[in-house]
Amino acid sequence: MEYVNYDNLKVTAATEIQNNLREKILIQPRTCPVNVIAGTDISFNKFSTTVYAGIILLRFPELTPIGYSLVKKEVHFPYVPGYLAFREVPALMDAWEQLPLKPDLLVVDGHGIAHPRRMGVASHFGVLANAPTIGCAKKVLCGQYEEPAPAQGSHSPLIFKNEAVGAVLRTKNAVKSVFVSPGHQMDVESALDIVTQCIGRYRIPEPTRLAHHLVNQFRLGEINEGYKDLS
DNA sequence: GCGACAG
DNA sequence: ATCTTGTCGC
Repeated sequence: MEYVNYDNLKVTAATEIQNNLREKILIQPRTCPVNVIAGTDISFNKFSTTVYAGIILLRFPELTPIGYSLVKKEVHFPYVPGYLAFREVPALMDAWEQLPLKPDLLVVDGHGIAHPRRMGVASHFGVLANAPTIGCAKKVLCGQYEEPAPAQGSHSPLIFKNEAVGAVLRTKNAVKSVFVSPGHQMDVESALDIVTQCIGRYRIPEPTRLAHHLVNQFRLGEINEGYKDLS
């Protein structure tokens, strides 16, 4: 597929890209060891076309930060449910290319295959970066599920069109669940296992939570663009 | 037509 | 997503 800039795409063209990229998604048990895991997120000011993207690297399973990559970019593709990748992936790819070392796996904010066309932002990024990814979202996009039991660690399958596309996970006692789904080079069971191991003290698993904090600091001018080594 | 709708 | 105010609980 030839290079296309997402900024001037119409939704119908974006759908076509998703339908093409979908064939490249690999759903399989994760086999490679995970020593370094990453969290990704985007921050922006309402009504602004500037997005602040970040990828934070954490040692696994300790979850201690070892570095981060920050990039600022202009985006013009609007937010349309089901097309989040067209706003986030370009900036994330820049942040990815800036990393001096690549993580073994990334936890992306948003869904993976738990998507109307099985091409959520985590799958989209995973295919383009050719890296294992997991989608971790705070809200459902599509599919049916039973609410997991109130106890931390409880989970239930997320079903879409008669297929288990992800899992609903209770990360802490009596808090709202999060939605986990494979992005690329991953399956539901592996994704659930990894995210469960990423639970720290808060509702949002550490990779995503720290990435969110990072890009927010970046947007507010508290830290600068570029790669920073923390090890 | 109606309801749902990641960030 | 971001912004804001208020409340609950350790």
